[in-house]
Amino acid sequence: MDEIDRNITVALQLDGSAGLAELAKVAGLSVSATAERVKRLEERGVIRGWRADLDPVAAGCPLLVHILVTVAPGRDEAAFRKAMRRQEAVLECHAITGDWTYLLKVRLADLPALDAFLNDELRAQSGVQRVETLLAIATVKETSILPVAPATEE
Amino acid sequence: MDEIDRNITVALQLDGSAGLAELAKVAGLSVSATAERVKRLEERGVIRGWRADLDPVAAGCPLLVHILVTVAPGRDEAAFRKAMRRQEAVLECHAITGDWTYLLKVRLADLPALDAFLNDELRAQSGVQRVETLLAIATVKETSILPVAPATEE
DNA sequence: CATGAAATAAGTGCAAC
DNA sequence: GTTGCACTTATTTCATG
Repeated sequence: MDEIDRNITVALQLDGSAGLAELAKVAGLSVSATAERVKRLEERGVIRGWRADLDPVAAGCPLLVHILVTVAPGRDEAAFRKAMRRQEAVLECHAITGDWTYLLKVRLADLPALDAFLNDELRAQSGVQRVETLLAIATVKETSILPVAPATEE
Repeated sequence: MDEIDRNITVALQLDGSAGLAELAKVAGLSVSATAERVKRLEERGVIRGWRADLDPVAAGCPLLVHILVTVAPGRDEAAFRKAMRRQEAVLECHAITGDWTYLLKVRLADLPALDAFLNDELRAQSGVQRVETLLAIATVKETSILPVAPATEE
C-alpha cells in the first residue's frame, strides 16, 4: 500500500468507470502496470467490488433515520442481529459503546414506512427495551469514499 | 421505474462489473434493451456513478465512530457544515431531530487519530457545545445497497 | 422490444527492454 | 516498471422485423 496504490484507490472510489488509460495518468504509471496494481488490490481484498452508486431520493427511499436501540443485557442477541441483517431497509447496524446497545442506519420511503418499521420490525424483536429515533432533516454530507491511509507498507 | 428497472438497479448495486450480457438475464431483456435501460437510469440520475467498494480495514481506517454534536442555536452553521464537508474522515454529516443538532459518521485509523479529530477538528469549531462519541465495537451490517422502491411509475 | 451484424473501444497477455 | 503489439472481449450503433 504505497502512495501509488493510495492514488489508485481514491480515484477508483470517485469514478470506477474511467478506464485504465485515464487511471494510469493519475497513478503516474503505464497502463499495464496500472492494470497489475488494480488486479492486486482486488486480490488482496482492498477492493471488494464494483458498484453502481444510486441517488437515494430517485431510488425511492428519501427518508433517512438513525435509530438507537437498547437490547436487554444477558440475552442472546444473535436473533436481533440476524433480523437486522435480513431487513434491507437497515443499511447499517453497529454495536456501540455507551448507554445504547446498537445504532442503526435505516432508509425508508416515507413516515408510514418508518412507523411500520419501528412497530413491526424493531419493537417486535424480543429484548428491545428502548428505542430513540433520530430523523435526518438535512444531509450535509454522505459519502462512502474512504480516506485511504498511507500507512502499512507491504 | 418499473419492476425491470428495480431488478437492474439492485443487480448493479450488488455487482457493477458483471457486464450487459449477464445483466440482461437478470432483467429478462435483450442486451440492447438492457443497455438502453442502464443508459436511461444514468441520464435520469438514478445511477449517480460507478465506484470501487473498499474494505475499510484494508484501506487503513478500521475505527468507526458516530458522533452526536450540539451546535449553539442562533449561530450561523455554515462554517460548521463547510468544515465537516472538508474533513475526509467525516463520511456523513446529518442535521437531525431531537436533543442533538448533528450526527456524524467518521472513519479513522486509530484512537490517537480520534483524539486528534475530536480536539483539533470538532471541538475547535466555534459553536460546538456538546459532543458524544459512539464507538462501534462491532459492525453487524454495513451496506450501501438501497432497497429500491417499486413505487413511482414513469 | 428482439435479433444480428458491423464498428468502436477497452481490457488482457505476452515479449523485449 | 515501460513500450508495443496482437488477441480477445465488451460496448455501441444501427438496420430490420
